[in-house]
This record gives sequence, structure tokens and C-alpha cells, in this order.
Amino acid sequence: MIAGVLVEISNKNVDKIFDYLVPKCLEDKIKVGLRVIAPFGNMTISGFILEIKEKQETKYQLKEILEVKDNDIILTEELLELGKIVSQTTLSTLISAYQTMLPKALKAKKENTVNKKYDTFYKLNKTPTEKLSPQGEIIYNLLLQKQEISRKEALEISSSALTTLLKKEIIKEEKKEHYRITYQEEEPFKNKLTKDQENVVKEVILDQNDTYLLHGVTGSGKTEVYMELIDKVLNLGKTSILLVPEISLTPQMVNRFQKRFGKKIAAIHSGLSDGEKYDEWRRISRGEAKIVIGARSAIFVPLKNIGIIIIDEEHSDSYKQTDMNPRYNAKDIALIRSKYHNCPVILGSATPSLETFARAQKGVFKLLSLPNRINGKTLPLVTIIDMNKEMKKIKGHFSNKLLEEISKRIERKEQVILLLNRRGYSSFVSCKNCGFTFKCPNCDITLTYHKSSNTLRCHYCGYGEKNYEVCPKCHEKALSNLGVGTEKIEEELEKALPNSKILRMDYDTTSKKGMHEKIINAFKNHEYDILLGTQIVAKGLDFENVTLVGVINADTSLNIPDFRSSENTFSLLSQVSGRSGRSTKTGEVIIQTYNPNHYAILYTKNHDYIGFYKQEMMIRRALKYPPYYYLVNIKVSGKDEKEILNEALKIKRALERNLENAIILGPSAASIFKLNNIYRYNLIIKYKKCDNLYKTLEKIVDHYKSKVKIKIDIDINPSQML
DNA sequence: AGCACGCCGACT
DNA sequence: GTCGGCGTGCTC
Repeated sequence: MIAGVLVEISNKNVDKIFDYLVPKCLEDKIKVGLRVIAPFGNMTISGFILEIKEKQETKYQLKEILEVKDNDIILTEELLELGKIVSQTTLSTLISAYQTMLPKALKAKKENTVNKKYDTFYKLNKTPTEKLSPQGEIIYNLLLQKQEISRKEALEISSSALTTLLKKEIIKEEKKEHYRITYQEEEPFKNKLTKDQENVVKEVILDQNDTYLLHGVTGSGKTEVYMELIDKVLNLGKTSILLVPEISLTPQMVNRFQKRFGKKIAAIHSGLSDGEKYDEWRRISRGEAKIVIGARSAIFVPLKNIGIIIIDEEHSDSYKQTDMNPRYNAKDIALIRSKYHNCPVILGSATPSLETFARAQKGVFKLLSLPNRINGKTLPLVTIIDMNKEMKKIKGHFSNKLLEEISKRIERKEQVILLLNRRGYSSFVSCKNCGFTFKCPNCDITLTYHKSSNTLRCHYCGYGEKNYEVCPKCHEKALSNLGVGTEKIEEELEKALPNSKILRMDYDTTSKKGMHEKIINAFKNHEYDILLGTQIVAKGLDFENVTLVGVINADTSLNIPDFRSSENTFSLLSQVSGRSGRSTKTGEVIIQTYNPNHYAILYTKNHDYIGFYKQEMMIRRALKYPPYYYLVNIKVSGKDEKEILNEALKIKRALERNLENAIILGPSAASIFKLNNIYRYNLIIKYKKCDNLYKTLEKIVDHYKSKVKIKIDIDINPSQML
């Protein structure tokens, strides 16, 4: 017997099947989809069995498999096939595709650190021949009644008697695996659906492979629709996947699902430890969990018999993996898996991505609408404040109108959410005398000022240094902080409204485990009046008592050099506006901006998604951007600036030679040209239809796979161009 | 990934 | 003369 093994080394040069002899004693254990240990060169590695064959097809002197690591299949047939598609469509190694499908605990290096947890039990083994000690007698009698007792119970009686019984082999020890997370089973809680919601649920055909866009305004009750659909799927004996953007909306969402579905759910999010993730994965793999809620990578869970895949907030760019290979999009994976399982996909959003809405318009996706809020209220009234005019009247960052409205809410015992739109913009130090700014010595990045530690830090490589008193260039004492951070806004707000209780939520305050949920609960319980934060406050949160949402600066995300910046701004402003007036009280929104006539802001004011969509589509068509054109981003990077540029130019020429009907842009320096002492150039391919594309890209990847000094990263359909 | 092999510079 | 630099190639 011969086993074809894919080794767990993510390197293009070894990303192929290596054949091994299966020793007789392992023959009945060997199955496709299991992991094995085998000799490889002069090391011992772990790998996946991808094929089993009877005869050797190659001339190599084969080595023997040493060990089979698993009892249960790690990669199902479906996932093995899916991995091949992922690797081909993202131009990354097959092994990296398989590794992203699995919890970290199952990766070669993590093996020894993350373990299964066990509980110890005791059972009767044989009848005692001699008289037992009094304590031993108690344990023995208990076992006559109960079959088994836990270690904890036994220890409470007597630890020495326990040891004696074990030594005499009257009782035996057994271990049972236990999971680190437990879900409470509660009285199932179910809201009655509105007519609109009911109609939407009725329109979804469960045993057919269609993709639906559920376009529902904020507060229209999309979650309730998801739960109803999942319930139906459950009744058919099938399983469900629900993807959410990230932990920011996970706690409230998970709570609602847990209330209704109890132990049937498994939640995978970044707040879990590797061990907890591993446990959840096993519950899923064993069929114990039927509903999986998780972020991007949860699209790969080993559920069998999937009946529906739901992607909430489908416009979110978090569904695309951008930072490492494979650069996959969970939405694409959802469509592939739904085909395999012949089940529907639901893409839900109040502000669908242009790509998705365009497909719905074309009839490729079926459009479902929830045009009204569930509380019967209209969407909140949005007021735009022109900060160009306001500037002359005020000192800080708050217009008089916004401050006034905030204090009104506080008087009425209502709550306020404030968004500091800080994307691509944060507090930095600059010299007023000579204009000097501090830059990271490793990266081409302005250092960010951190008040609490009085340091300057690089947000990309982590470099840090103490803040300066005097400008290092002109030696004047003229350094000042520019830019706005949540800390600074908090200070300003405290001065303006000394009686308000302010809660700050941003990366710094939520990075600790469990903090996010704590903050949400504290605000929900009205321990605070104002929730001030970055993007994190914009999405999915549901607070009944919030009647005012303020956006301190709508502009920063508008100024990002990315063709999606208008779409992202419209989406962010609409989402955050949607946090206002979700219950019985009517909501209001105040947006401060220096671009009061920008269409992304005007359409937000009118809650006009279709209007925004139409205008943005015109621009995309004129500028040859998605959804009219597809994009590929090729990143060329390395330490030698000149060499990198040269290679990038070579690649450009190769693309021009091989691709017809494609527009090739660049090479252009990446927006962060130097990062960790690595220089980066980008090449962009724009195309509608391009036959040779994958072949050509493969050739490029192949050509550079053995070169150490130059790195090529290809991002197909990138979510951001930075 | 890790290691061996192989061909060019400054040193016990 | 050698020790060691890291470029290249190989691993069933």
C-alpha cells in the first residue's frame, strides 16, 4: 500500500504529493484526510494523506510512514476538493489552503501546546476480596449505585482511600474528554415575525442552490429572519453556517442565538483561545453542533449536510483575507459550498456591496427586501453640519448643535453614540517651528502619539520610543499633537459636559479578552450616557435607549486613496446612523463634515441606498472599476529598492505580452512604500474577460518561487488597494 | 522549512 | 592555504 502525502510545509517547492510506503501494521488505519508523521529529507514532518494506491508509480526509493496521528478524518472529501479550488483560484499553496480550514491546534507546530481536556472518572473493576476501610467502603457503595463517580466526588470522600482502591484494582480510572466552553440550555425564546419578515422567510427555497440578497434597512430585523430560516433548516435535519464580520457584533448576536438554539450552536471568534477553538471545531466535526456562528474562517467548518449559509453584513471587507495566503473571500467559498450541498446562500446588509447589488439587479442573485424598521418608526432624521462654517465659531471638534443635542439626551436620560471616524488618520506629533514629523525608522509611517504611556509608536511594526520635549531637528520647544484620537475627544467632551458619563470603546480598550462584552453590557445597563468609539461602535450594536448618534468627522474615510472610499463612507455612516432610535423612541443623527455636498454624505442623509448605488455605479463604469471590471493586485517586495522596481517592470512587460484585453497599471510604490525595511511596489490588472490570466499569473509565481530576495504576492479581487 | 553542496573573500 | 559567506537545489 502506498500513501500520497502532502507535507505540512508552506512552500511552493514542496507543495506536491510525496509517496510513502504504508507499513502492514498501519494499513487499516490509513485513510484519505488523516494526518501522518513521516520522514522527509533529514527531518520528520507531519502531512495529510491525499491519496491511497496499490502500486508505486514513480521510480523513487520510498520511505515508510511512521505514525498515523488521527482516529477521525480531519479533512472531509468536500474540504479536500474545496482546498484544491482555493489554492487554484488564489494562487497559493494547497497546504496553506488546508491549514486555513483547520484550527491552529491542528497545525504541526502547535501540536504539543494545545491539548484536549479530560475529566477523570472512576468505575468498578472487581469485587473486593478483603474488608475495605470505612472511607473505601463509602466510595465502593456509591459505585454500586451510580456506575461511575467523578474524581472531584471521590476526592471529597477521601483521597487516600481512592489511591488504595486504585492500587488494589477494585476500581479503575477512565478519562472523558470535555469541552472548554459550555452553552446553557434555556427556555427557547422566539419573537413573533412581522409580515415583512414572514414574507422574506417564505421566499427562500431551502432545497435549492440559489443566492439571495437580503436588503434590509437598519433595525428591520434581519437577525430574526436568519433565526427563522435556521430553525426551518434544523427541522429538516440539516446544519447552518452564519458568518458575522467580527467579534464586534458577536456577543449580542451569539446571545440571541444561544437563547433560541442553546447547545446546538458553536461560536468561533477571535476572542477564543486556541484550545477553545479546537474544542468548538471538534463539536462541529462530530456533528454535536448544528449551527456555526463565526467570522471569515468559519466558512470552512467541517459541517455535514449544510442546509443554509448566511453572511451577515455582507458588504464588510473582513470576509476577504488580505494579510496572508490564501487571499480568499468567504463569500466565494460560501457559493462553492452551497453548490456542493445544494442549499441557499443569504447575503444580508442594509448597504450591500456594489458587486452584490449589481448581481441582484441582473437577476443572478434573488433580491429580498425589508424596507421598514421593525418598531414601525421611520429611519432617524439626519442633520449635516458644515464644519467649514462652524470652524470660526468653535475651538474644539464639537459643533454647538451637536453639544446641545447631546446635553438634551442626557437630561432626558437617553443615551448617545459618538463615532470618531479615524480610519487612516490618527494622532501624531509635529514641530510647529520647522514642520518636522516623527517617522518610523523601519517603515515609511508617521509615528502615533500614545498619551497614556507618553510614547511614539509605529502602528505597523510596533517600533516605539519615548516622546520628545524638544524638536530633534530645530531644537525648539515647539512640538504639538495633531490629529484626533478617541482619548483627546474624550478629554474635550469631559470639559464641555462635565456631568456626563463617557465610555470609550476603541482598539486600546477592547483588546483585552472579554472587555468588549463588558463595555457593551455597561452601556446597555445605562452606567454611561455616551459611548465614544471608532468603527467598532458603528456595527450591529442594538441599544434601545440610544436616540442620538453623532459623527465627529465624516471625512477621513472619504480621503483614503482607494476606489471604494465613497462606498465605505456611505456604508459606515448609514450603519452608525442605524444605531439611533431602534426601539420606541425616535432617533436622530448629526454628521459633522468638511464635505457637506459630497454625494456619499447626501445620500446618507436621505437614507437613499439606491440613489447612492446609481451614482457610484456611474463612476465605477467611467473609471473601469468593479463591478464593471475585475482587479488583480500584484505586490512585489524585497530589501533592494532598485532590484524590486526592475523586477516589477519585468513582470509588467510579461503581463503585457501575455494578456490581451487587460489594462496593466503600475508599478507604483505601495501607499506604505517601506515597511519593516521591505520596499513594496504594486501592479494592477484590470480586465473584463481575460483568457490567459491564471496561466500567466501561475507562470509568474512559478518563476519567483525559488528566489529568496524578491517576494510576489497576488491578490485576486482585492478588497482594498492599499 | 531545513539542510547539504558549492563556489568566492579575509584570516588563525 | 582555510573558514565561512549565502545562492541553489532537494526532500517521496
